[in-house]
Amino acid sequence: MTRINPSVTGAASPFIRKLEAFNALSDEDRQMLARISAEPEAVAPHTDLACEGERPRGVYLIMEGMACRHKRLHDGARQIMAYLLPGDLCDLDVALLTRMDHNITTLSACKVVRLPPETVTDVLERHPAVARGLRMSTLVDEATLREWLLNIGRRTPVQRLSHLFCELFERLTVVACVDQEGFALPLTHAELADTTGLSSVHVTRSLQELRQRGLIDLTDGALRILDAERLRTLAGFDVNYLHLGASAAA
Amino acid sequence: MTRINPSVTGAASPFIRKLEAFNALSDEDRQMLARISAEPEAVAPHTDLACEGERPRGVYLIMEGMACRHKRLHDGARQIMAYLLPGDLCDLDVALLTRMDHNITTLSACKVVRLPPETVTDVLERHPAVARGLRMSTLVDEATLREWLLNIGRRTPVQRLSHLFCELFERLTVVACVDQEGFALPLTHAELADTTGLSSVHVTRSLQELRQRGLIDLTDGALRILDAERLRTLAGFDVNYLHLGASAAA
DNA sequence: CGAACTTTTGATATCACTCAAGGGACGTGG
DNA sequence: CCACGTCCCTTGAGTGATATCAAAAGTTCG
Repeated sequence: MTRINPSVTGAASPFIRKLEAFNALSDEDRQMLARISAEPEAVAPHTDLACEGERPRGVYLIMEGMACRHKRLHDGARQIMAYLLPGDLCDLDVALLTRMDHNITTLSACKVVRLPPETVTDVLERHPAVARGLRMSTLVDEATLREWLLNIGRRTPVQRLSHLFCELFERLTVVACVDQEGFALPLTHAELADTTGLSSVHVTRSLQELRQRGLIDLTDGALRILDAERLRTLAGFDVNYLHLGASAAA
Repeated sequence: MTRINPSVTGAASPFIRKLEAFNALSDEDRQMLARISAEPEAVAPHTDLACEGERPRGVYLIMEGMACRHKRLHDGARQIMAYLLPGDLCDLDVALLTRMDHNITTLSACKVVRLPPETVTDVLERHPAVARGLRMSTLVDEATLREWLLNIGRRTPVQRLSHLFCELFERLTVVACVDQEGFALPLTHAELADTTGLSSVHVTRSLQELRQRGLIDLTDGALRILDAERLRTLAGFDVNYLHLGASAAA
């Protein structure tokens, strides 16, 4: 489940992998990125990294585990609005805002780096290739949010879950967090429900349907996709919105 | 709050008004903005400005009317993912991408400026106050998308419409498109349905309920909010996510 | 071993969709 | 000026999907 990290700066960190999916980096870029993400902090599951109403405390870089953005209604209902996976940087320009408008919370145990705003500014100014990757990454975050809106607004429950799984598979593959066993999915049905706009009971039933159709195997917090092609068709999944390897370099 | 701009260029354009809601601008900034948006092009209703799959053709600035981002499923179902209102700039960094992942289409007759990517780069480099406003504006677009996800995922149909109306009221107020008559809402029930994840029949019924409760008056394409306080309470509307006048200047 | 949490299953209720038909507004062409 | 078509809104009826409620079984952890 938890990936073994073979060497200090040897295997590329998820952050570097992700940026390289968008844009070629120089050795110097990679070294700089390895340096700023060298000492991640361990964070327990279900810990808030940032809370609605607070002033943002910096920019978070997820190195391991899974976190989410979410927001609550007064009656306690919750909506998860993004998953933050290894290699994801949250809120590049967040320092411009005075108060968070949503929460960021770990879902599983995580390793996280908090970058001070000055570091971010510095990277943006001095490392154009990295800056470009970070900007693209932000565009993809927005495209993902739009796809989630389509998912919840116009797809059936089974399709919503299927689509989510297709997306996670693609995103986790980029950062080398998928193997023959599939990938870690440390989420309860209630969390999947808060992601897809369903009730947790209905998530249970929809997952059963996906299992019965032979599309997925979800056991012990690991998801294996058994028939990717059929799952994609069912979900109406088109990978384009993730813009992988789609740098617009002339 | 809204500054009356008596200057030579006449009433401030919505674009300038919007940026000034985030950040003070110099006279020179304003002149530059007035210059680049001086000759908007008239676009008929229901015209595509950009289509999924195409290479982006530049950055659009809405000067008048209403447009939207949307995406379709294979079965024809549609989800509208954002409204573009006067003063809105779409896709600041879009030149980084090779293909659009959604469509941009006018809803009403519009006046639009298409800015070439070079102009945008130039503005970002030479006008820091404007650049800052544009970056904040992008953050707010993302926050709005998150709020829409919460809206569709966890609110009732009546709340979804109420929340949408509260949001439009705030955003249109910033750009001085609201008066005692309320504001123009040139949308069919089908379009409201595609926005809120409902069927058009159910939009009709939900609007009836809002009318019967004395909260809104929607006639002839104009929406007047009759009891803003009760509408906000019903919707669970918290304006914070729009980050108006919330520049983080130290 | 017990407590808390999660998943599963069944039963029921309700909300929102679909289908269908009628009426109004608008525009066009005879 | 009227006839007609089209589009949109409205309303009614019926159905189906998904929520809710409730309880049992499984899991994890101290």
